[in-house]
Amino acid sequence: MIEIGSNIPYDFVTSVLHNTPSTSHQDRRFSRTELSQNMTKIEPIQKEQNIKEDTKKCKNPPKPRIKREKLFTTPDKLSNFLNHDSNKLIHLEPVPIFNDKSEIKPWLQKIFFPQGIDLVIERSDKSKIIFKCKAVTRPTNELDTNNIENNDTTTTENRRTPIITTNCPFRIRASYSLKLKKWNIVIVNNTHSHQCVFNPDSDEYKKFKNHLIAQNDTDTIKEFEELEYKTKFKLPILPKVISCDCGLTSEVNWFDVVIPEPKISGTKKVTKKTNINNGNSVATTAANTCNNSSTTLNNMNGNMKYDSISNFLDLNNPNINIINSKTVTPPGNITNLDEIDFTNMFATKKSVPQFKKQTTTKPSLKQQQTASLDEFNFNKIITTPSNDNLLNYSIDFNPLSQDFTDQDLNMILNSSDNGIDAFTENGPESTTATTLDTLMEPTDLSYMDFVTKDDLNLNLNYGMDVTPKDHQSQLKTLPNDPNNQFMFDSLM
Amino acid sequence: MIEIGSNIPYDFVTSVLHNTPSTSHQDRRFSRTELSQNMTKIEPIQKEQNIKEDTKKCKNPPKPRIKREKLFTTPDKLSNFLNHDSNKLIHLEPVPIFNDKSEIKPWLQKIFFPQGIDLVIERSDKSKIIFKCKAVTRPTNELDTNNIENNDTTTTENRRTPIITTNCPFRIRASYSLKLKKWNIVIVNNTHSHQCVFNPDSDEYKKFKNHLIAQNDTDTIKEFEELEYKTKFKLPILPKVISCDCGLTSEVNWFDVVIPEPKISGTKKVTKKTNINNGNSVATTAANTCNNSSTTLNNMNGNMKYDSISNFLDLNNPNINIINSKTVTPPGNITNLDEIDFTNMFATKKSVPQFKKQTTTKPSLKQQQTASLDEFNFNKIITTPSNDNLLNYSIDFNPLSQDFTDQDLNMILNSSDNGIDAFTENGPESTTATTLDTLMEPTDLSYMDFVTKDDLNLNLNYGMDVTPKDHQSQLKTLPNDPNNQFMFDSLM
DNA sequence: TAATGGGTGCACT
DNA sequence: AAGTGCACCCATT
Ligand SMILES: [Zn+2]
Ligand SMILES: [Zn+2]
Repeated sequence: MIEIGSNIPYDFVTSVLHNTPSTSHQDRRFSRTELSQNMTKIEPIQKEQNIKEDTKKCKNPPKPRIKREKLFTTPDKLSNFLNHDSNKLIHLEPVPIFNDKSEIKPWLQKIFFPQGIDLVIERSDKSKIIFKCKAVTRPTNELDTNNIENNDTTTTENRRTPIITTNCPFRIRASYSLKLKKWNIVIVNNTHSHQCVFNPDSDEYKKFKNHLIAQNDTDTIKEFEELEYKTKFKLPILPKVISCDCGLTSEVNWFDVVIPEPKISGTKKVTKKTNINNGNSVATTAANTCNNSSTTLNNMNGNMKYDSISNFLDLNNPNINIINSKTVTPPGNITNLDEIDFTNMFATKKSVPQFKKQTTTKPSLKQQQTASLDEFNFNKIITTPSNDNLLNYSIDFNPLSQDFTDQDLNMILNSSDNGIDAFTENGPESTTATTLDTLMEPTDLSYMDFVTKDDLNLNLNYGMDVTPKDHQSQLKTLPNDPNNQFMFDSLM
Repeated sequence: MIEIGSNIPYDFVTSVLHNTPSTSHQDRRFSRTELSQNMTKIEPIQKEQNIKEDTKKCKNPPKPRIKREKLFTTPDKLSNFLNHDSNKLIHLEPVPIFNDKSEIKPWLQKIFFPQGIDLVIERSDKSKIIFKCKAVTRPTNELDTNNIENNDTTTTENRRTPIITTNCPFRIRASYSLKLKKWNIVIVNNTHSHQCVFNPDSDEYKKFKNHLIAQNDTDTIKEFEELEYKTKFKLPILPKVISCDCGLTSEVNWFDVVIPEPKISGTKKVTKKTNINNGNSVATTAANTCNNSSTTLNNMNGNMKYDSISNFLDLNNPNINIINSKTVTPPGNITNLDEIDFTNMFATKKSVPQFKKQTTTKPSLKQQQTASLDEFNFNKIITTPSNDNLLNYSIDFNPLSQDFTDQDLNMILNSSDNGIDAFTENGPESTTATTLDTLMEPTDLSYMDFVTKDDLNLNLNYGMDVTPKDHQSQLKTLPNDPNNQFMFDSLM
């Protein structure tokens, strides 16, 4: 196993953008043919988001004039749309075989507790679980001073205890695909309306620890004990490296890394060159552009302030794959994120080079079927949502022009379908269990100035793909395709 | 068993206002002394409602200027207050011994399904169940016409299916009193934001029927089969007479009948003479007055329209006890409710005469303990909430002056504590299982014009009390006490 | 304390 | 980001 020594500051987002369903981690007990399992289907992100938008239901009867759809078309309301509806579909891959629905939540908790994200189930189903951040109720003791008029009876009872309910838009959707016989896990909206602080005292975490004890998962227990210790004494939290050791992954291909600029201000001009849209839309509007999962625009008006920065993004680590890294000024030892120049760090799938991460012997089909979560070792996948408190701010995107066309993104998509090939060292018979070695500095919020951090919007997306071996020969990289890049033109 | 042949039109309210906790139906397994069981405690309704108002919590942080309490003091907001917060605490008595919490819902469903009220549990606890009306989600297919601008992609998907959620204020609270070892069942807010239509196709009703089948409750099954049949063919629904045959009720005293005027318009002046308030309030404001559970003011601006009226209020039936019936023009065969004059039909507890309903042999204590719900026969208690769609209308109560004082109602309350005696034929040794024989025309809405019915606000409250036999000697009636009446002075 | 109120996790539908 | 029925909670008094 490859240990990654580099560090990434807290607020980066390492996202696994994954459009290609992989059967490598699937429970194949019910699959009929190996052929169907290996069918790789590219589902455009744009289409998926359109569905989400169109199936959104109003809880109350629609207000006659305040139509959500209007926000999509008027540029002056784009900022609101981005704040509230800038969805990113971040597919998590690889995912272990879950023999039971109840195994998913602990698996996600292993990943998200160190990120300071306390997950609860919002809704679940036989084939679906929607996770969200645990609601935080904060009772306040505010005296109702406006009620003194002639209700002497209730002066002592005028104290109200309003409860502040955190209504965070962050969601993780785990859905079981009957077709693919696998659980797909997708981060739906990688934004939070609150700070993400690891709280060892939360009930969910206690239940999680009890689960670990019940599962005899001593490794994970030790990891979290270390996390608790460091949190308690405000020690710098070493990056947790979560990987997939289930041995069932035939291969993992990184194909999408989106690194937003940390210093893009509201006056920066962002020129989007590509757009993922599967042809339904004739005229691509700015609003439509915002629906793209891989084109989340992040506004970074704030200045990030660290009291102490000791974690760094190591671009030299081969396990961290940053698209167009040649255009990135290697930050080396980053002591102030304001100094990082992320210009032109956007990239899309087909420019993602692939690295062989890890090679294991592919188990037999029977072994795959019986492989359970117990054999799965979490220490490579870390997904750190950022955009903390994004919803608390009105980001003005008016000066940004977004000119991506559907054709552009379709081209990218089509090329990524069979255009990624390089860097895979595996022959057709040797299967690889390639994991995403994403290094992330877990939340150590005690070192950070939240007020300013809230304005920061670092978004570091590492793309990863799991491609069945049958399709390996079709893959190639087009790292320098000009249509392949997002361009950031500063207006300042 | 006395069958009641009279009929009461649909929209009347028969409420069992019951302030005196009775131990007659309690599970006495854990009671220590018989003395404590017979302790009758009068709890003022006003006090209870004040508590409810003061402990109301805001789900969101309080809006700085829009304070709920302000509505209590400004007369121009009184109508809103009445629409949303005119609570009535209607205690249901007698109540059988519930050996399990799960027995309560079917018991209530037997009562409320024929009223067209589909109950579900809003929240439950070891010692509490809050029932509410089942939310009705009505999907509508409205085309979003404001979104055609440049989103040709989604024109076909712009159809929104908003869901109209019935947010009915009606609540029933069942709470287990550890002290009394009994379940108390209270209708908290006897108003509905919707029509109450018996729906034999509802899921809750299907579950209820399955429960009846599982319980081998053939009598109730037959009753509801008849109800279904009559509903299906729009036949006039004969009144369901629900009684308590558990044999555990020592006695039932009717003590409160409130018959609102069906034709009181918004310009009618309602002069309230009494007020229930236990002395906390120094100055009784109009807002405070509205908190009285027994002083629900009903505004009847609409004209009730029946296509066919075949059910009648039979005031000659001895089982229907209407306070101050002498002031009521006996409607006889009512063919148009507009012709009923309900003026001065309000009454309070101490003017309620008592009738012996039914006499059974009091079982031994051991028998009481083992008496279960299976031995309980429901066919006498019917509680029909009305005020349908009250919340949909803004009722202007500004022209109404409400001058009831706390002293007035306290006098009523105190007198009712030991002032009801007459009409009980049972000696101290002969215990009676007296049930409320309330006759109610179940909802047959196909005969009614809903649009106009919504404006109607019939409120027919039958008061009932369960008094332990030890207290019988203290009871007497004061039917002609002038302080005992609500006065309605028409301004028209 | 017991009584009473409400928040919210989450699976059923 | 299904809505909601329901129960496990907690808060206040
Ligand atoms: Zn969150
Ligand atoms: Zn209702």
